[in-house]
Amino acid sequence: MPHDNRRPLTLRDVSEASGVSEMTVSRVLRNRGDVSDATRERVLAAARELGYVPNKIAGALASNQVNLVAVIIPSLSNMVFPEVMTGINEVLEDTELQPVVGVTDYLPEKEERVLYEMLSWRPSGVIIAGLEHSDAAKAMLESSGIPVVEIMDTDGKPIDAMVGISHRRAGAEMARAILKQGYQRIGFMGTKMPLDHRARKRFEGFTEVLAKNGIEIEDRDFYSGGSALAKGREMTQRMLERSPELDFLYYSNDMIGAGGLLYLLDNGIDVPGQVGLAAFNGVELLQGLSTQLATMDACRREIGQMAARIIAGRQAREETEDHVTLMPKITYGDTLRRR
Amino acid sequence: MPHDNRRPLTLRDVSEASGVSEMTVSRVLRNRGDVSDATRERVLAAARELGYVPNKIAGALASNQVNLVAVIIPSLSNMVFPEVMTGINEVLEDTELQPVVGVTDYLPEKEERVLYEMLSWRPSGVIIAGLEHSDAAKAMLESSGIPVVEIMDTDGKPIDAMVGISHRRAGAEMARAILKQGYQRIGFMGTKMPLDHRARKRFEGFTEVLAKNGIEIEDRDFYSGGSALAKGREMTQRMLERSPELDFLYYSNDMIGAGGLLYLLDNGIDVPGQVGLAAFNGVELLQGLSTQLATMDACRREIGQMAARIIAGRQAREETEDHVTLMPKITYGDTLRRR
DNA sequence: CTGCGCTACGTTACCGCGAACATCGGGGTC
DNA sequence: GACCCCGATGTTCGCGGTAACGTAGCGCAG
Repeated sequence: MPHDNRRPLTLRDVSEASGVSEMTVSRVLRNRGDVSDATRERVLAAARELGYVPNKIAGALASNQVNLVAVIIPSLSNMVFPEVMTGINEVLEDTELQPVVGVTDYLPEKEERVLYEMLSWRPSGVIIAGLEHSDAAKAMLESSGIPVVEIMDTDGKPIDAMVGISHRRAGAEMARAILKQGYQRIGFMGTKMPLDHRARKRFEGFTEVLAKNGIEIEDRDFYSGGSALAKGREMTQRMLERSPELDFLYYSNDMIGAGGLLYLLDNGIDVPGQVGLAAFNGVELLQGLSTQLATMDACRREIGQMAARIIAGRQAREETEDHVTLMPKITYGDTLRRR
Repeated sequence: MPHDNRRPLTLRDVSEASGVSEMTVSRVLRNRGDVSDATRERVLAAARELGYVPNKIAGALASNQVNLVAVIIPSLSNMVFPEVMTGINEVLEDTELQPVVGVTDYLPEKEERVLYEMLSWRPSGVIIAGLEHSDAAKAMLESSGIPVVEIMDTDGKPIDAMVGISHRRAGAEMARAILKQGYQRIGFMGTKMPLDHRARKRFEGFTEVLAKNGIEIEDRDFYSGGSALAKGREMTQRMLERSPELDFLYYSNDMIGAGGLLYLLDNGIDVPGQVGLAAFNGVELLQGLSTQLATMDACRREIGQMAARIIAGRQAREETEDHVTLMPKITYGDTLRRR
């Protein structure tokens, strides 16, 4: 019977109930060391009977081992990080490790707080989005002695390991593809970027290539907050009213891009004849639209998987490649006219 | 200088560096008890200098207090739970408590595993989606002695506290609204439901009201996996080809509903004249569509907030209302014709 | 000067578990 | 039969903190 005294259950209770030492109970519950089948059964029965749940806090302290992996990401609300999480989960599923998520809202000071909090639980590894962190955060990570994988972005120097894509290159490639199709008068829409370094780098890569070809972005607009789809609509409408000469719109993410696309379709504007569109991310969600937006896959799930694999590998003292740059491919869809 | 010996830092290192006892360091770092400003400064300086991060494992063991709240949800990938998380975060932000997320993929056995894992860290509270759990899971929760808030659904008896809406009622209300508008030949599309109890309850509430009015669902279809938007498209197309007499389609969630809506619009079908549509959830994302889908808000953020408030309240030994049923409202949008 | 109370700090005893080592008993080897 | 070995189990100790309590030093009233 799940006893109900105020005193919490411990190994000792199970050991007394089953007539063996605490150590043996510990061994049974962790499947470690030699225990005869007979006693194993007795112990398991007693534990089940009592409703005993081991205390990992004590266990972690004694063994100096914590099966937690801290995952620190900016947001859960924009589809991209949940997909990274999925990748991480898939890999950690097969190990003893468990992910623990912390959210920073793109705020460096919050990242610092969350990181401090996480590190104080002495996790077996840290997976953290981005290469840009406050000095204090970097110092913590460096001196923690814990494996650290920085994900999403590889335009920079990691503290330890990194897995991601080059956003600069992603922006550049998209620019090349657009130019190759003959578009020349280009507008840009995206989030307010001071804190979204990856969006910024894409933008930089994008404009650099344009510049090399003697082209400048003719109009731009930035948003923050709200439903991205709706913002994409509004911004696109405003931009085209303001700059009707544009023949291409580049969006910093798929959701606002989709908003723009829907606006254009609703208003009978010829896509990609009159105006071409491209965005970034490759969110699966949009596959339900009748017109497929040109975009570029961010390899989110693979990134999660590889990062988790690196942590798991370190755990097992295996050598793993620890600077991985994935190569995203452009999906032309229906909004980036081919020659 | 952040020392780099292999030996990890402890309170002792900080105490030696600052010339006070470990206890005083502990007090400083936790802002507890009397410490003079002078020594506080010295200690903080030393801690910063060394890059010391407290070990919560040891702290938790000694104090029998863990500032973690376990949040157990079925999925991160469908917008609804991230929004619940947002609500939880907003409230816990102002407390010492920290959410830790576990994902069950709608699998009871995985829920059990995740719960066991979580409870073994002795969190200060558990927020868990749904009222349906395995017997073992219920037993664990009951005997844990930890505050438990079951969220999303209130059609049933909670273990401890609960916050949510009545999905049965939500389905029923939508059925009434649809009938009131004169629709009569109704099709239903949703996920395969054996494990999504809330979708099931909505469906039950829905069909019950129809039955009372002598109406039966004329066609139905279920999907699993894949992009919901795309599935909504495909299923809608198939269903209308199969059952062209239908004048209303009820979807178990907004994403497939939106897929259906887009299909109808693309094919020039008059919405809501020829076919009306309604779904469930009120996902903000869809506000960018040119035609607004009729839906019903699931009060996700409030649910998160209230659940977190209950846990925080228990922590502070306050009395809080602990059986809360929120009342979702129908948004008619443009797809549910008014009289 | 004594004694009281207060503040600022130190001491001690755990918290629940696991690593490392000790022990015990029985079967095989020669 | 002496010896060894090995699988199964127990003992000891300490992980890094914190609660609870103890105490030194000071100011101040009488």
